[in-house]
Amino acid sequence: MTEETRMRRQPKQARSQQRVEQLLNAAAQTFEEVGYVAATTNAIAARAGLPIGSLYQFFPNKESIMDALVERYLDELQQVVFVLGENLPISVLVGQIIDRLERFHQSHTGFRALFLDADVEHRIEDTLIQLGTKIIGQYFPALDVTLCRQTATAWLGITKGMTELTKLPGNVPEEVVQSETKLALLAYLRAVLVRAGVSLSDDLEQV
Amino acid sequence: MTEETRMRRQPKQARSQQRVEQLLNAAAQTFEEVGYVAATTNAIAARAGLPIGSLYQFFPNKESIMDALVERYLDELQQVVFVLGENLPISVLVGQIIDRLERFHQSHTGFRALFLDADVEHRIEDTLIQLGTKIIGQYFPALDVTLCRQTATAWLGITKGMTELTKLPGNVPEEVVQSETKLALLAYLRAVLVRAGVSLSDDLEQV
Amino acid sequence: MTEETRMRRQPKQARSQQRVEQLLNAAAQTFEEVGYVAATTNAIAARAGLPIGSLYQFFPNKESIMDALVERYLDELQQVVFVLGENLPISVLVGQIIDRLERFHQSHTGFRALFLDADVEHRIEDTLIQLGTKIIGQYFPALDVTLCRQTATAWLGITKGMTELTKLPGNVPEEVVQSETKLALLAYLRAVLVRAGVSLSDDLEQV
Amino acid sequence: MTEETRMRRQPKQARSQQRVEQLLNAAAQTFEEVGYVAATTNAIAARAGLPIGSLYQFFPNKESIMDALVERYLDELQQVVFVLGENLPISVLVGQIIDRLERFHQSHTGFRALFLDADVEHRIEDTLIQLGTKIIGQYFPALDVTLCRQTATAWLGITKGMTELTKLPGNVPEEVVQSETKLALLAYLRAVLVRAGVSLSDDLEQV
DNA sequence: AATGAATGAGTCTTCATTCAT
DNA sequence: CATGAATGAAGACTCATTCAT
Repeated sequence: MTEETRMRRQPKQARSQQRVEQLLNAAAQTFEEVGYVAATTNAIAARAGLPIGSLYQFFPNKESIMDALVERYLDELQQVVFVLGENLPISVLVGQIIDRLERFHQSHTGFRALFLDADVEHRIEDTLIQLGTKIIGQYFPALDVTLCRQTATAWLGITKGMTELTKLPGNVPEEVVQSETKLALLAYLRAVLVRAGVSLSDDLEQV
Repeated sequence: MTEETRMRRQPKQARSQQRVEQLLNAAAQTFEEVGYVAATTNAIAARAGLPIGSLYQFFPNKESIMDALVERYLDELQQVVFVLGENLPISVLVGQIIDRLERFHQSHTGFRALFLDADVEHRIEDTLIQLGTKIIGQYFPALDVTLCRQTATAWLGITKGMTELTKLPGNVPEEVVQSETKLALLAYLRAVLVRAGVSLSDDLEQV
Repeated sequence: MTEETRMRRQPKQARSQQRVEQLLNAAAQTFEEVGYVAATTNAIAARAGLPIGSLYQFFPNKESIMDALVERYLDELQQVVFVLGENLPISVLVGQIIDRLERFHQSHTGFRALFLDADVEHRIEDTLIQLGTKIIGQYFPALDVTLCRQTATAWLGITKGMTELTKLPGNVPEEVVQSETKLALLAYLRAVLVRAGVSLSDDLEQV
Repeated sequence: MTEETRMRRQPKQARSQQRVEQLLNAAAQTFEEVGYVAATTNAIAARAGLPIGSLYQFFPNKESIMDALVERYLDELQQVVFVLGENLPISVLVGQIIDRLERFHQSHTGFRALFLDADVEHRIEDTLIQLGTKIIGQYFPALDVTLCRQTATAWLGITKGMTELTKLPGNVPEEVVQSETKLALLAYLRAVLVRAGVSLSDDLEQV
């Protein structure tokens, strides 16, 4: 399965790489529009302007397309979202991450779909929980790891839930979702600290 | 004759209703187990112990089954979740609603699946947003309607996001999800009030 | 697999039974013409004049079609080939069986294909080996069971090998194959008996 | 110039021959493992360590690979199996041929697959029938050619049928198959001679 | 109204063969 | 000649929906 689910050929030539790119983009758009389950490999290939055979030249099956997409997203997330400023107040840091995440959504069609579709892919979630755990642990060493992790998990839940609001018909504007996500995350963190009897940093005091 | 007709039809209608009930239950279980997309109408009919033809007697297509299910859930939600105690502190009220929602999940197989699958149905969400808007408006008349609605929408997002955590592999225990949901909702509300310059009620002060 | 490989529905209604019959006949012809592996379910359905969906209404997969066919052949073999006359000289008995087998081939299109395609189906072979073992054991109680079974197995090999000659381009006439098969079977049996030091019956003496 | 051309081409031809050899070996192994139908040209090329394009440089299509393989087998059969000792008793000769055939199977992967798969190739069979016809004709000049040929054909049938027994699940040991094949061939020959009223050689008398 | 057999477009995937480089 | 990426017809199988009975 590990072998089978990976890509079939590492595209070395320029044209191949471009084709894989086309396919992944087409897949991203398709997943975004109809979700992973309803997306058909034929539709993806067609959208990429490639014959179905070409798709299977690079990907052994439907699942591997999603895996490759996730892989790519995860790589870029590392570079874009995870590079944290030093000595920032936690409120600023959280704000930064949410902003970057939002920009990531906008520049990476299909990421949202995979991020939100929990049935299908947990690697993104795992990665984000790890990031959150690390941050909370660093800022509040008084909290034990389990609690950090729990809080980070809740953060993920909140973030996903808020992000999903975008899909609502009378949809909430992007910026509002963004600002409210930040607020919710910080407010929740504050409450966790209060409950744990940990003293608040100045910026959290004001939330 | 009118009497007779009614008499004769009555049992039929009764049977019809029972069949619809069986179908909806079967659908709920099936959706819960495999999700809406993977659920087949044949499987639903079989589970209901009815011929597939009967299913299409009552429902024009697969989607309409889900619609009817949502309808039913919505009705029952009204009776179970929306009957609010009077003069309760907001923190207690929110706690009550989350508890009831959780019990509703447990007693209504398939509700969670529909509640979480946003692609598929927004009526549940709309209803819950309305409920939240009403509550927030009542407790904090100083907030204008738009803000109430926005806050309620965020509440929905948070609640869904937290509920979804249940699906994670190293899954968080039910009770933790529940208590953290309450905490997150109240903490967020508190922050919204602070930002709006509205004075906090005593119970929110302590969150 | 036991469940999955069997037929999907036991056809009770006349039309259904007829359809299954059509399908099995079409399958038999197709197997005969191109062999089991190269036979496609679409071709079978088309030949039966039925949509592919109907085929899968009765058979869960390609393999199950062959199984059903084998089942049917085995049933009829029992009735046609296995009803042995009593107190016949062994040479007459063997002759009878080969004659009947040949008639069976002619009246049951597709049987030959399944009988010969060893990769695919061993139940027919097993059954015939059992028959042979029983016969040899009855006629020559001096031979131990293992040897009876070995001899019967060789009989099967000889019979199949001879039957396969039919497929040769400059093909040997049916009757010649038949008579030579009988001769080969009896000659081999005779040799086995001689080797085992068992005295020959009169008819074998003359082979 | 002629010299130069030859010099320059020579290595190429050598390489070509080597490649064809690799391909045929790979094909033989593949046919042995999965059979002709399931063997894919890509798999054969891969196993030969050659690009698929090269395969089609030498062979116009899949079938032609098998043809070439048969050709090669036939050549080697001539050298290995067909070199008959002189003045050997027929029983010894037949024994020798069967032994050699068996060794040929073992040393030539893939031969058995092609030999047994009658749908696919009749040239091997033709050749063996010719050999048998010749032998029988030499040893028993009293038999007319048609009968010799018929007998040889039956020999082929018997041999193939016995060889196929190897595939049976509760499979008969190689040596037993071999010895029983010899016995069956001689016993059948004996019976044919008896039927034709030809006097038996001493060794056949004892079969 | 009730049934459930019938339909066939659509799904994922494979593989012989070609052809641009 | 050599390469191996590209092609797309074809295969097994599914399932929402219809319709004859």
